[in-house]
Amino acid sequence: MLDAVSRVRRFNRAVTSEVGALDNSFLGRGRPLGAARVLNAIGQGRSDIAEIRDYLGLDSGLMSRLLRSLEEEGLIETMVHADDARRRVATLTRAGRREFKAYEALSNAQAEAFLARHARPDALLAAMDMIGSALGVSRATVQEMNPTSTEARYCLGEYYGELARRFAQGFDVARSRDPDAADMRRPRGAFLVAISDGLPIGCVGLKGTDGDLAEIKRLWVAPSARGLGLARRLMDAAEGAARALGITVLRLDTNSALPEAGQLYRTSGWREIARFNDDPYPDLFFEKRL
Amino acid sequence: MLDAVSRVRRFNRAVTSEVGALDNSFLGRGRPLGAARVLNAIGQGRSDIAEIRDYLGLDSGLMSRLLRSLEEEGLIETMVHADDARRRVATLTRAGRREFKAYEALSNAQAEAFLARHARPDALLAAMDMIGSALGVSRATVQEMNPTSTEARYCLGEYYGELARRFAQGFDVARSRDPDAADMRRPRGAFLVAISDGLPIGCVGLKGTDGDLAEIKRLWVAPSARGLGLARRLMDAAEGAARALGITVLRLDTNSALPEAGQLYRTSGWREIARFNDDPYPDLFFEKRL
DNA sequence: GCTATTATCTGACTTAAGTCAGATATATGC
DNA sequence: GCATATATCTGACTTAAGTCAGATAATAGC
Repeated sequence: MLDAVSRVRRFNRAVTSEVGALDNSFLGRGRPLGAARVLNAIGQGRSDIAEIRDYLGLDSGLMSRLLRSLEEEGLIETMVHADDARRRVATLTRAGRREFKAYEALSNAQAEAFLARHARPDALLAAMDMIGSALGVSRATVQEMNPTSTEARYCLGEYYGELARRFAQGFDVARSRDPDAADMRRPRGAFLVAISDGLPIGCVGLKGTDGDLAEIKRLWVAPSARGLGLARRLMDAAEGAARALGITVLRLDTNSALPEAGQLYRTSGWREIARFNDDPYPDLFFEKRL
Repeated sequence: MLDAVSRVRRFNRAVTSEVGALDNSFLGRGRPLGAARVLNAIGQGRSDIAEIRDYLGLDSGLMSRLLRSLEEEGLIETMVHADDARRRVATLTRAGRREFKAYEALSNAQAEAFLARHARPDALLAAMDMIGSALGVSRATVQEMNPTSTEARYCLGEYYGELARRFAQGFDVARSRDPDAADMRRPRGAFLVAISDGLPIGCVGLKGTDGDLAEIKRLWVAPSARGLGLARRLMDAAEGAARALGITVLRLDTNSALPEAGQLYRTSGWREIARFNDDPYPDLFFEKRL
């Protein structure tokens, strides 16, 4: 009753009875679940029929009929794939986009009602993030994004907030050598964000120079996603991006108040070097040759 | 993308894709979901057909057919209700109990596999408890239990552990006036445990004396369930039990290192009184006349 | 005792979901 | 060019789930 297995099963019971109600956004618009799921998959940007079929785990016959019913409703259009005439791609019509938005609104309303129903939404959300990350890191994608995008700015804001909490003397971005966004964009550099089920949960910046040297900056992983190997994945992705840009030497600075970071660098081929800048915050400096 | 609603929706996506796999313990034994759910409801101790029908939200015709199919399989027996000959009650046969256990084993195995699949099981479990409580407190039941039961001992263990962490000088049960279990059992007293989806999440003891005076002891609420009004529900239940036992005066001692407890007592009709024992841990004393 | 209500059961439906065996057209490897 | 593989579609099924209108028997209110 009190062991880990019972606790998981209790979570299941609690969640299925609520999430059942939470996740019935596919209902309520007079359309069978299957058709609604296909419509939403297309609305989320999936267009390749075979990919949707695979994603939703549908039989090809069933899929075909669901597509016909959505076409008859005037919500989607299908056409042959540009590269392979056996395949088909589907897109939403204007009416389809309207219907997809209605489903989105329904989902949002249900999520809002759920939060309103429960006390302590902050603590609840933190726990939900934690679980979302634990279940989602394996599905998380690391993608290159503009350092000025909403997602990137969200990550950076969280990163600065955390430094302010962890450094004894606080942290003020203005006093640090804040990299120019242009240096973390192609062709000079890159900015990578880890996205799990739509939520940014980590980032890393590659700040290029004029030469074949670049600096790793702003490595951050959301508290809810720590210990799951995401930092290493981000660093690997950053190295890959550096190689693609023809960079041969990587450098980074960090602080001994962030021991988990130092540990990561030491175990992934970085070696400590002498101070190479006069930024007041870092006290540890690393280099890696690619 | 980063607001509360998105976070809830992300949780949903993460959980439904995993819990879908987590919660398919009703499958895999060659029996349709409906029949498996009815069998499990009976296995969990529900016997009244109308109650099961209500619990599972089934049509009476459908329910009737599901019962017939389980009877034909030899897993259940039905008979008329002792008090009302229109109603029927169902019980598992020997084969039914075996089949129910097989479902339980499947559920346990899936929960175990789930934990094994994920890093940081401790943090994950803590978050799951938190969500389980947030979703489950409203469904939690407060029931009288033997203070030596597994559930009660679990609560008390957690309670002592917490005192040890929160008191500057630590906490040693042996030095405190540990109530005799017999004083917290009928007819002298009572011990109440709050159970949410099978997990004990709070407790309170009513320690009786020979007279019409009793003491409230061991009020504890699991960290994952705090801030949801459970302590007040436990106290109300304890008062109810005291009244039922003919008790007219309640007392309790607490410590100013537990400010949330003092706050609760002050706002629910208790008044501070002078020290009434020489226990080394408490420094605040309250009384309430019923 | 009579009427209305309730719990269960049965038969006759509908709908959604899914399976399976081809048919058709296209792509790939040699 | 030809055999093989692949993507989609169609028709003919099955199964599960659920709905609805009575039938039957028992209970409750008066």
